[in-house]
Amino acid sequence: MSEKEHPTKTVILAAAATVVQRDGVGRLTIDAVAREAGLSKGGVLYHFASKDALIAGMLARMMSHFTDDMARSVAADSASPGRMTRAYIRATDYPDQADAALTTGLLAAVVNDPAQMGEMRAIFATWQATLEHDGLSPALATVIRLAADGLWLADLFGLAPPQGELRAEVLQLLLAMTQPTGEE
Amino acid sequence: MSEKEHPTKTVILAAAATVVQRDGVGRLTIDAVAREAGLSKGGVLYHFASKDALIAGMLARMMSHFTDDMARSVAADSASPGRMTRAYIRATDYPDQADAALTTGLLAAVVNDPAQMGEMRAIFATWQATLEHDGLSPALATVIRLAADGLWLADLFGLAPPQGELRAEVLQLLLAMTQPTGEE
DNA sequence: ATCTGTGTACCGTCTGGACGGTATAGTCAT
DNA sequence: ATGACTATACCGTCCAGACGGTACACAGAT
Repeated sequence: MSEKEHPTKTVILAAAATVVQRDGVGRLTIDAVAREAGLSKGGVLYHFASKDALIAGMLARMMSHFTDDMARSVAADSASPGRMTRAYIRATDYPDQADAALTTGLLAAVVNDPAQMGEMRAIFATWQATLEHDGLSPALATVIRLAADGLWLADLFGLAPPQGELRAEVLQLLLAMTQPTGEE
Repeated sequence: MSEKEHPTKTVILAAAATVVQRDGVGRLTIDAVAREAGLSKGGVLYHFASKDALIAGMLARMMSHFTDDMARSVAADSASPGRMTRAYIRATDYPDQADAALTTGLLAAVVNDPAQMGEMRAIFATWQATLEHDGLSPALATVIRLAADGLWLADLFGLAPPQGELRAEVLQLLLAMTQPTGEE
């Protein structure tokens, strides 16, 4: 999946994420990304022919990170029912802002290139379908999925994200909910 | 709370929500809002001195709608433990796009005026604190809150939002989780 | 009744700046 | 001599906000 990308492209993508995180999506301009990456505007456009292409790159990067995380978590979890659901919980958990920057691609797409949302929606639909057939009841799996998404949202926007002790308890509870014997 | 606002202001705010919903946040311009509201640009600026003021208005409107919903739900629920949590679940549930338009204020703020996010964060922190003292364990209350937020997010962006039967089951499960005897 | 003034609610135009994108000439390492 | 850029200049478009003006309702004075 992670086919050794051109190193400069990686730098540019990281710079774009930083700009969004620090200055807001509204300030995501090619100029700003170029400054942040230490390149000229022409340099950025050399690697990404347009702003939309840049956003597509951000989205692709975000997706591959997420699926890598999923794959790693799935591999480390042998119990069959709820395996995918647990992996989903772990993959969406980005307590530190640095990693959260990766998810800024979604925001950028929503604002600058809504057309790319179609792809995103399709991917979410796939995950949803996967979790519905993970050995748990579809409703329970969906509740867990939505809670994981909610945590991710809270982190991204800083909307009262649970931290420290409470966060640990929340994650633990979510994981416990994937066990057939629902005990706390 | 709802101090009879100037009717034209209401029209403008509704128009702004429509524009965001239909064309995307990136297309939220004073011109577009003016056209949608059947006014001139100057007319819009007469009522909202700046774009930021417009967004503040959208945010205020969204907040008052939400708190009204909360209050109504709380009043109709006599059982004391989990009362707030249940009200929160019901208040965030906007299956139809029309009402979802109200929440576009948040998006607009994120993109155009991140400074206004501070207020938003404070409000979320208050809700979070309220739910933590609703008679449920803080972790459980938080999980439910996050799931409700996640559902709202899924609706807003169209990210595999559960619908029909599954949605009803999800909502029922969330409400059931607020009952002391955790049975399904 | 009429004149004069005042406040409200707009309309239409304009300006200045930001931004995406293009073009071009040149640099430097391999 | 090709790839990976830098630097500068420029074009067209979009947009926020400022501004001058218009229409109308109402008030008080005469």
